[in-house]
Amino acid sequence: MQLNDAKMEFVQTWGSIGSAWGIPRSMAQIHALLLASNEALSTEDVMETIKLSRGNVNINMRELINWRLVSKQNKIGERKEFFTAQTDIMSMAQNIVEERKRRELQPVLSLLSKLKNEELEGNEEEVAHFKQLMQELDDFIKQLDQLSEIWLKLKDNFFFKKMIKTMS
Amino acid sequence: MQLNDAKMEFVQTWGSIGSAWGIPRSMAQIHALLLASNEALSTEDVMETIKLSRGNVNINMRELINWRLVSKQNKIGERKEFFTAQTDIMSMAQNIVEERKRRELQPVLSLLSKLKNEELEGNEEEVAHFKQLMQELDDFIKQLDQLSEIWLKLKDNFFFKKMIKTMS
DNA sequence: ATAAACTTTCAATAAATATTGAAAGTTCGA
DNA sequence: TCGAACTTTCAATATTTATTGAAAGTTTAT
Repeated sequence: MQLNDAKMEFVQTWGSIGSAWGIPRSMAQIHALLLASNEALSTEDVMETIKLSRGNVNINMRELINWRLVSKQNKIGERKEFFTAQTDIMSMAQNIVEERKRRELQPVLSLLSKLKNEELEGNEEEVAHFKQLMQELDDFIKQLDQLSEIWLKLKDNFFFKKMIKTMS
Repeated sequence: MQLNDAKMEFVQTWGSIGSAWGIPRSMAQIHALLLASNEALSTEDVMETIKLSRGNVNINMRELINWRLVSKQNKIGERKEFFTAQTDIMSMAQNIVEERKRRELQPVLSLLSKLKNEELEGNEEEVAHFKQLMQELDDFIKQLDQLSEIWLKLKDNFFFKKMIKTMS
């Protein structure tokens, strides 16, 4: 099999996965292409390889930079900008987690804290049930946070890793 | 504040969150409404409360049942079907994780195992880089799996929980 | 100051996805 | 067996979201 075919297949798959998780398909595809590439690529390289328009590549590249998944590079003697993906997969995943926490956990948190402090009028049992739901969601989110810290430790602390293994 | 207003706000927020994570808005809304409700609701209850068509509610309800987030209930003396959401948030989250693992991890895994065994033709360095990426992704997915097991333990093993806390 | 090389923007358009609702299907009691 | 009560289906439609590409903007070298 040709390396390039393999790359393209990877790009496509990564694209659908991203799409299923609410990440724009082109953004995921561009990311995949950069991940799979040995060296930095220019906007035009990307345009040609995955057949996307200039604007599309530009906008999604910027978004990838926002997510800290990609960074700009300059090649000496070249005016164009080149881009590379963060190579370490674990840090990459960490960045994705952080970004989504920031974007989507925040609205839930503010809703929860707002509703937890509200005096709710209505049938007593129903109110109790609703309040309990809010409490459980709050606990849940705290646990998620805890889990993401454990993950960090798992990532770079060998001792911790072994300890976990022992307990499994 | 009226309980019902609080419920509706929760329904809306849950809907957008779902949407951001690739879960159809109506599906997430229906789920939220059931979560927030003291008792089982009928298709028509849902239709009226969140203003959705019969077909929409029917299809998304079925999907929620597939995901094991909702179950059918029969009330004696009533012909209609009623629905309730799984009440325990942790188990709910577990089900969502399982479902998504099943749906979206599978394609990556098969791609990886396919590409790992391929003999790739192309520039030696580039091939090496690509192969390394595949390996790293594979490791990463294994670690994700490990993490989801840790979570299970975290969920119902008090001793484990304390241990983790000590180590933090 | 000019022009070439490159990047960014955004209104228009396309594509993907969700939703509707009427009609067909099912179930159940009499 | 019939019909009322309810559920399911799916082609048509609406909505949302992604993408395009031409034009405007920026940077740099001379």
